[in-house]
Amino acid sequence: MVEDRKMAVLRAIVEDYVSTQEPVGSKALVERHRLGVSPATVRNDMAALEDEGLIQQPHTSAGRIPTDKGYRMFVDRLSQVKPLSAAEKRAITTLLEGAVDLDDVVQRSVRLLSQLTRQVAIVQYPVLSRSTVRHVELVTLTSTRLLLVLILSTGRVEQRIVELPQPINDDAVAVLRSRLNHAVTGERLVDAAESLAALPDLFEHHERAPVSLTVATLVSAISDHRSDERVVVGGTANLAQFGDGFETSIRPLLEALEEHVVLLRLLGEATSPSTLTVRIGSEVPYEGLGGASVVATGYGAGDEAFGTLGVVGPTRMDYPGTMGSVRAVARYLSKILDEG
Amino acid sequence: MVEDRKMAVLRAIVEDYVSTQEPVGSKALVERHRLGVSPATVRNDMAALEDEGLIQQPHTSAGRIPTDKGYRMFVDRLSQVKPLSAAEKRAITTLLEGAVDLDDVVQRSVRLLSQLTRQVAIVQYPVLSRSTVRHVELVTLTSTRLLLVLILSTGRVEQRIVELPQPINDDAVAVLRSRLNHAVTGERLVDAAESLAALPDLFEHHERAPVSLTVATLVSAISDHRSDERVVVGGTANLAQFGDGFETSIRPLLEALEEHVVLLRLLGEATSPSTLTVRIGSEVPYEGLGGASVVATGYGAGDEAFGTLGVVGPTRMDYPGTMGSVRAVARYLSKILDEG
DNA sequence: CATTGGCACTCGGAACACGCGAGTGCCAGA
DNA sequence: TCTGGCACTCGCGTGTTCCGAGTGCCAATG
Repeated sequence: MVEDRKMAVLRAIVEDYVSTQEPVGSKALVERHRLGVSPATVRNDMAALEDEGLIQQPHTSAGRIPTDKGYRMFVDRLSQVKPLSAAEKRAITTLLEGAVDLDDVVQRSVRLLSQLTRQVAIVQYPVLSRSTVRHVELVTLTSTRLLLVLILSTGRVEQRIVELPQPINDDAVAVLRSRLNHAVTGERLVDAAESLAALPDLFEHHERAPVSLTVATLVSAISDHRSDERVVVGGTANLAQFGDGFETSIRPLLEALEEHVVLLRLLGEATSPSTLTVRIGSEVPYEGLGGASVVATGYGAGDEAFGTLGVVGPTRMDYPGTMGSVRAVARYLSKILDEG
Repeated sequence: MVEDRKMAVLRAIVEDYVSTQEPVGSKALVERHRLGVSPATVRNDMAALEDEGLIQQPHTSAGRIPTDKGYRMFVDRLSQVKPLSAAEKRAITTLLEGAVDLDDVVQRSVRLLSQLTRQVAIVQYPVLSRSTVRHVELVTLTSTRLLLVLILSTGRVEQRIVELPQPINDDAVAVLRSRLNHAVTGERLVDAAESLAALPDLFEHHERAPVSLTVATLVSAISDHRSDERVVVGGTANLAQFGDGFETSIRPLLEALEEHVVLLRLLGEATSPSTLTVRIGSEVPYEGLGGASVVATGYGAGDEAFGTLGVVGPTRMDYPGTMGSVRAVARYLSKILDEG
């Protein structure tokens, strides 16, 4: 089939261009790949591919390079996710298992992902809407100041100072502490706020002021936490791949990488762990990132996402390999978090 | 005095070169600065300055640029720290006062510093050896598992799980909690470990196992915390200033910026808040950062440093302005932390 | 009708030459 | 000690040439 050969040519062009970073011509193509046809034939196919908008020439009398649409075709139909080597898998497990706490896990994941892909890696902190409250602690600092500490099942800790309008004694604090814990311990964050709503009613009228205040603070800590969408970036030195001018492509990228809001948008809305999102060039939902692609996926237990992670790299990236690495890191990270 | 004029010429060269980023010649110099002498005279002075190794020509028939030694002279003797404008001061206070917790304070400081200096900013998290223990909390999770929460005066919280060899009842936990707090509340971290050493002796022999275990965990949490030298980096987009090739200067910089150990070395050992360290070009204690300078200072209460912060930029930076910004941010940060 | 070899054509980029001008060093004179 | 003058030096931008990779088209072929 002639259609089949055309696709083989496209695949060859993508692979060659990705590895050499130079426009690829018909002659070089038949030499490096065993296509079994002559350069002239390949030229005809290339002309057809160009008509379809899958490849283009940077200028006349140069070889062809894939367009975004060409990469899209390649990713969708011409390639498959490349599994990692045994050595890489071993590296992942040993590295991730050495982590001591949540921060460390995230940190190591970023480093790992950037090293595996040789690209800029982005990992979102686990979003904790699914996690549960492990404990609430109240500490009397002074008679009108309480320290509220919220401890979550994922191991994160949130703390707030509560300034009271009037002094409170230790017994009252003890009662409040116990009722707070009774209300929310074991609850999922999403439900905890509800459970707290009725709590002030359990108290005498004159005691309600400090109670309401504390409850309000706790609720705000919980909701802050739910929307705490921190991300960590690593491997920025790999931006070197964007060989062209600094101002034109690297500066906006560095700027974007410091804007966590932008990064979250890049990673996409809580992707399910089972799907791998690839956005190529102009498909990336952020102007100023022309020439960049994003490969992202979710991680988490089962079908529910804790968060997302991925990499940003030039459109001319090794998609099969990158996709393999992203998927692998997401899986191992899910496993670690599930156990932890 | 002819020496005075030579120094004036050096100052003028540094200032011009910093603002234009181009080698500065004798003619341009007398035009832009009112030196009151002719270009020829300036040329003689320049020749002398070059003999002394303070300036150099990139190539014959080009203007002069300062050497590292020249910048050093400029910083030490020809310039003074530039105070911030009222608007900048206002920006600092409003921005920093909006912070909600420690993470946020550090985050905002980095952003602030990079915006003020238009350079890469680095802020070390407060090192807590100076800080004191505000409270220790013990929470019974199960009869053989305790959650230990350590709350510090700087607002950081450390937590550990303690697995006990045998069950413990709530009364015993209460006693332990109270004794732990009695021993360490208000203590500085450096001293807390000592104070804990004698604690198991207060208990009956058969109770000592859980006590020792808890104490050991607490001590490890404290010492972990003391060595927790996290740093945060911001404003990497300002690397654009290093105009020359990516591979030659920006890549090693980006790599260094991800190596927190290197950064800590760059910032220098816990500088006192009252001194401002400037390392210029080859003085920077890290190879591969040729062409970079570091301006750093400590922050903290009184003379005792909580940590350090600073910026990294090209040797051709505006030293007076940068020094002013670094010093100002350090002061405001100290104030915020002192109050909090 | 798909494939192939041949051939003229295009054009980007490396190599080279050239001239301008900024900047210097030196020297003699004030 | 400072200044004006003057010859000299290069770096850099511009213009020109030339080479070769790569193309498109066409006629020939199985």
